[in-house]
Amino acid sequence: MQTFTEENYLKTIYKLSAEDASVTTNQLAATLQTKAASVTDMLKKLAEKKLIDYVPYYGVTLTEIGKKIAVDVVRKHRLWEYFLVEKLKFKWDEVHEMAEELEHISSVVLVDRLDQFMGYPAYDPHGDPIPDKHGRIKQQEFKPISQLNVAEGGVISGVREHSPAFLQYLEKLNLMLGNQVKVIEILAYDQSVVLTVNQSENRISISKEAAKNILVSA
Amino acid sequence: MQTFTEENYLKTIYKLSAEDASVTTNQLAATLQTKAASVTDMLKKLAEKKLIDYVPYYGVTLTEIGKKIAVDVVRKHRLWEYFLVEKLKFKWDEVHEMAEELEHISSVVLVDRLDQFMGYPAYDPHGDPIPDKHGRIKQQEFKPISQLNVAEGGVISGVREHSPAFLQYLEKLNLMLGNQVKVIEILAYDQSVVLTVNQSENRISISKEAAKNILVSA
DNA sequence: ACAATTATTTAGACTAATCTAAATTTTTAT
DNA sequence: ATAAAAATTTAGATTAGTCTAAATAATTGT
Repeated sequence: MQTFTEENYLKTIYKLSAEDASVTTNQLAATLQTKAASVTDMLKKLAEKKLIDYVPYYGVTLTEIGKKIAVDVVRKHRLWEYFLVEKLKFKWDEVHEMAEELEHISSVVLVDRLDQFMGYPAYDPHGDPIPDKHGRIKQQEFKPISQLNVAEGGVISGVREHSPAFLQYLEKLNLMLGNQVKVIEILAYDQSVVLTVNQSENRISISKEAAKNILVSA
Repeated sequence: MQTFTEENYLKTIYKLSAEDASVTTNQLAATLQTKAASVTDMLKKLAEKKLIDYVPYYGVTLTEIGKKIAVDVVRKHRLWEYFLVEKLKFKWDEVHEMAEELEHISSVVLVDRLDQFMGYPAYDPHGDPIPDKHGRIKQQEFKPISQLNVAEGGVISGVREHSPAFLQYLEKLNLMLGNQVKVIEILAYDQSVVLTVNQSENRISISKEAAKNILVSA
């Protein structure tokens, strides 16, 4: 059994591993809002428990056991988010903090029963895939709007940024999951993207940054 | 904001206060499965925070603020138990441990939304009243089977003991909430009670101890 | 009433997680 | 190649919650 804190470290290492194979102390400190010295201490402890492979000054990767625990926390987080939005009718920008607590509830049978109750959803309210009880994850083939060319489009299927501010911004522009977008123009000087939503007449313009953080499927 | 541990102390003081006005160090140590010395330390801390009134060597009572927090934890515990049984279809003897964790999820709006989702239930799966969002509790007028005379009866409405073993025992005897019982005989030598359930022919016999722990309403 | 027992508190220590400041290692730039 | 900068680790301290052992207070039994 791991503590709340250990689970948060494992989850964060897991998420950062998607970007770089090996995760560094400073990356973890920044993400976990703590100090590098604290991270070093925890990494030693997790390595001691064989949950990570840790090479001082180089970086850290998850062991199979560590990865299992991390995926499990992610599964719980996303299932609870789905519950909060679909059953309790919270908005997609309201659920992250609550799920950060709920993801540490330990009972395995509880989360499996919750999964069943909701009909085994495959994606959470932000389009992230929900691992099944064996840790298997449906591989997404989404790409950011920033990679579309003019006249190309797709269905909004996920986001890469989960801050309430960003999610509220998307809601205001009607850039919600399931909506169809089409690129009308990419402005040369700042790569900002002009697009339409659901065949509407309205053209909306989003920054290159925003375009990178909205994922579409073909 | 209180820690998990502080909340458990407050909740336990609250529950023990129902039996004795003032709660002692050893009572708390026994209930919380810890040592008297640890309890003393925590009581000093809670008194410092004005959540309890603590008189060394005498005992402890909750302040208004402390009581508010305790009732809130109890509310969350009972609502989550109701959720686990009514929505996720757990049995009444399976939910206590899970609710012990869920009761510490901090979001107030989450628990209120959960309450709404379930239609504002008044009692949890063990017949205990669920405080409303203002902390108001429906006063029960239940009495234990041990206080019934021969030929008297009532509807099973609650239990005073929540261990899985006791709950499973009740289930096996069909002594479930809502069922009608009637006292046929009280054996003189050990006060054990013979009764019928739902007008059935079957007579079942329960110990005086068990009879004390099953609550009926008229 | 007072000795013995029981309950409670105090003293001092431990673990987990964190911090600051200093030391060390690695990387980068010339 | 090596000095400066950046990243990381080590050392030592802090807080929350817990413990054991010792000291003190309250209660009980004769």
